[in-house]
Amino acid sequence: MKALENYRPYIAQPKILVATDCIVFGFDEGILKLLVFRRRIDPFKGEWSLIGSFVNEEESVPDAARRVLLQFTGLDNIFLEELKVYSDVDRDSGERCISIAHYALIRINDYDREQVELHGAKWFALEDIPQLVLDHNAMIADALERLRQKTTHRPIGFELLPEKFTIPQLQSLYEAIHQTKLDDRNFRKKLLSFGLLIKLDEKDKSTSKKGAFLYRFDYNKYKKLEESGFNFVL
Amino acid sequence: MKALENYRPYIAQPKILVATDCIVFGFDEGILKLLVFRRRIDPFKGEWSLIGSFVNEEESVPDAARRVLLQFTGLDNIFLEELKVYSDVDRDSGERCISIAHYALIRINDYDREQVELHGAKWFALEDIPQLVLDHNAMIADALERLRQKTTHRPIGFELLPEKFTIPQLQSLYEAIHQTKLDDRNFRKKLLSFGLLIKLDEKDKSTSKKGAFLYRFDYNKYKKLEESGFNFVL
DNA sequence: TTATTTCTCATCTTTTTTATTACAAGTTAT
DNA sequence: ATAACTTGTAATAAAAAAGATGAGAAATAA
Repeated sequence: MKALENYRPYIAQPKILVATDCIVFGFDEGILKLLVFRRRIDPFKGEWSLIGSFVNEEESVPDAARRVLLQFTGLDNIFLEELKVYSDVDRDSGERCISIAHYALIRINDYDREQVELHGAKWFALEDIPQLVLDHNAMIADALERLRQKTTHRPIGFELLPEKFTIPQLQSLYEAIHQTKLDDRNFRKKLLSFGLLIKLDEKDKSTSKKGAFLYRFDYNKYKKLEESGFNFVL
Repeated sequence: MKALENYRPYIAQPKILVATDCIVFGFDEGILKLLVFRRRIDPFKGEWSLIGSFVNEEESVPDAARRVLLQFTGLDNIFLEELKVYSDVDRDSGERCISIAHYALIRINDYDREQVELHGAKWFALEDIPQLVLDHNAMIADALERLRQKTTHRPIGFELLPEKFTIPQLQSLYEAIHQTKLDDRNFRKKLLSFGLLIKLDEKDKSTSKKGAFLYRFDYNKYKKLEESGFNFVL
């Protein structure tokens, strides 16, 4: 019998190219934005595309997605979640290839501008997204639906805001994601009622003369509440 | 330049074994069950495993999952949804291989018994699931969580019941999935209030002397409601 | 007749959601 | 100073949804 490390029981099985593409959301001045870049390889070299990469032999799929995000934005440790597998046989005209799409939420002021430019990447407002290669526009549509669904019952919106944010900022984020207008008094009441926002002593004066108090989201408290069955809703 | 169909721009990229594993839920007499089988290939030949297969070059991933389900149960056209990608580099001790897990909901009286036995498959109550190969027990845990989550805001529970079912059956299904006791009067009131159950003239007398009226779920009506923003809740 | 499950009906309470009125606080621009 | 604007607090009213409970009728097997 062969040594264990050389034993390959699946030798006759079909291998496939595996890629990951990342839908990167950012929130800037009331507008939801997405990061796309000019593709560097054929086919479709030079066309707009989601950022992505093939998955290497020695990394897991989420590791590959994190690698891509680090490469393109210089950011580490950001919200990243698997979205969906795209695997139609003819989805890539280069060669049969499946893609495991992920969506990421980043604080748009944190990314490394040089890194982004270096890779030919650019932010587009959601409504201005150009035609992208392959099935990437469909991926964005799915990601947006997921973001809307997810933000209504999980507190992930904070991942799109600076660590310190104001209540009006938070409200405008929800309004941008869900395309609605919300009542400011009721929104404030509801959000504060969870007891998950920590009020700071500082104010943000960028949007008003009076200035609005800054808050932090209490991740620790949320984690405890979540374990005991708490549900964040809207 | 080569002919287009031979042109392979990704020639130097790493290819990976891609599999799919299916968590198959069934509901039988008040108990949630799962279909597992004795693995036929090394490593771990003969041990309990989820049903699954490698993904072929000429099929999409969901097609592969549907093929597996048809093979093992003789069933076509059943509820099947992508769960999660399992891709740890060393998750399979045979060779590097990623698996795209799916979960399926079947009407447990519909499956083909011969087909199931032929493949060495067997139903286990949720609490009696044995130790499975690789990360399959983790997949089940994730699938169960997803099922609980999903059934609270999408009407997918019906996929586990016969097409004609009674309200008490439906209630016992929800009780089994969520491990709770529900009040029969309130449960009935709530479910009927959606207006999505079509009452039939037949009764099911298997569980009581009086017999309980059979209902069908109105998929068409639900689809319309869903499009106009309706949310099925609990 | 008795026991059991199914089914209806009517409350009642509590909680949640939504809408609205009123107004004060802080600051800048005029 | 005051007008204008955003932020923030309070109170409340109305409406809708959720949850708990009591009472009892219908069907039928044993």
